[in-house]
Amino acid sequence: MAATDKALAGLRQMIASGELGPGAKFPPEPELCDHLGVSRSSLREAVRSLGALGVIESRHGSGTYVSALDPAAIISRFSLSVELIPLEGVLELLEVRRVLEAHATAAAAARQDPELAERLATILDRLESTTDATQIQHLDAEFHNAICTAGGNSTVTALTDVIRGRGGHYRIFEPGADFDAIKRTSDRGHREILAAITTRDPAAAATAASAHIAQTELWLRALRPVPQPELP
Amino acid sequence: MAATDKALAGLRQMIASGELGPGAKFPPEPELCDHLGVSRSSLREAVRSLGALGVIESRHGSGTYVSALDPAAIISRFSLSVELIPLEGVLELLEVRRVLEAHATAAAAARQDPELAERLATILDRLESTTDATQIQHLDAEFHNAICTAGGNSTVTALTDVIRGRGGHYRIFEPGADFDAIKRTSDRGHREILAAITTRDPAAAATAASAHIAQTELWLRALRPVPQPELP
DNA sequence: GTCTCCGAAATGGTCTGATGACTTACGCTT
DNA sequence: AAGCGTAAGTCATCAGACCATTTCGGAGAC
Repeated sequence: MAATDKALAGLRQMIASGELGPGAKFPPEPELCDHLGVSRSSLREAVRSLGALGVIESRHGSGTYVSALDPAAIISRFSLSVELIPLEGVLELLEVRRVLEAHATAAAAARQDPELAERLATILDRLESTTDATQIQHLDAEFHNAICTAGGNSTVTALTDVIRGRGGHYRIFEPGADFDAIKRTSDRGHREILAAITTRDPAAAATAASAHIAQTELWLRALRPVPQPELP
Repeated sequence: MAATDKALAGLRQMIASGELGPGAKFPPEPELCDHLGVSRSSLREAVRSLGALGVIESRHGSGTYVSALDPAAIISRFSLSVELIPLEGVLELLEVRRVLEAHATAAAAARQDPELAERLATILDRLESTTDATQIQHLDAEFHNAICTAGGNSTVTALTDVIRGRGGHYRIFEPGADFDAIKRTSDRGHREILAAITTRDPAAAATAASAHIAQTELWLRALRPVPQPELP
């Protein structure tokens, strides 16, 4: 087995076996090199690999530690790779977001939390009164994130955040011919979601969220039209 | 900015800017070092980071390449980290799997594919006739994977595969007191899913899949009971 | 006695140079 | 024209040195 792979397997084994739990500190690098039988370069490359995946963290001058191994934190590391995925792939990811966010929105609606509806209304007020693309993107993220957080599953929130962050790069809301129509449709969608949450109607909430994101998918598809199949 | 971070940002920028598309080859390491202004060690650590995330691939003796940037391939890289997540986190992940797989199962049921039902039936016949834990796990994965694949979204398939792989480590199906009851319940759940697909009933398929995975969640919770809150 | 500050030790971060291993492609032989 | 061997290109690994940051204990001031 290659040196770096050997180091990688060894480090993972130390965690998987329970020898080192979340937050635990690894031995110093020279000691690990000796233990794993690889050079420091190879060990460090293995450490970087697991670091990129959110499994371990190196702190300069302090040591190397096992991360909290929290699913949400690990998923948020995805953004480094997801942000590089081409449009075709983003459309598949948006289907994931649509399904998950419909679920989370329904869960949020099922909760008895009057404060949530208030906060969401405040966000929408600000969102509807701006035409700045960056501001729109930021407030839209805040709105959906607040709902997912209320849904109660931080993993779902992390996943939808990552996917939304990727979609945001396409900047649907650039001033252009369709800007007004798109903005109006988007605002209406948000209000429908809020209404379902306010009336505590999970089914309506799921439908509204699903439709809202499906609309986003349509806009993104329009940015790069797929070749139409030839009809016989 | 730290050297490795500088290299990481530079490499990502080369892809994000479109300078290098999927499958493209990077310049040789010495050239990249010069271009990015870092030493070879730092560059290689950055390359390893992006390699762990499935964004680039180094081939010994050949060169370093941008990966296909396929969402499914990138997500499957996460098994390296997901497999280390503790049980509490796995339960949150299983909720994601439940929602996504219910969706995919409904989509599979909506398709007109008689061959699918046949293949699934064959898998279940084999699954029901074995009591070997490894065999059960393998056939169960094959069954669910076939359904998700038929669902048509490879990203959903990749995600559910990763999560299922993690849950499989807990080996619910070890021979024990409850083995027979658990096995019977599981087999029945699979048959209900297959029936919904055979009769092309998406709603029933989603319900059956959701219930089947919810059952798995209950079994996993039983493995490590959560502390009950004290009642006043 | 307590607090502050400084410095030494511990530890990860970076660079350099050399060598090994694998892949690829070219040119030679048959 | 096909097969083969060699050489060039490229990544993989190792070793050693030095830098940057954190941490902690001890010396000194109050």
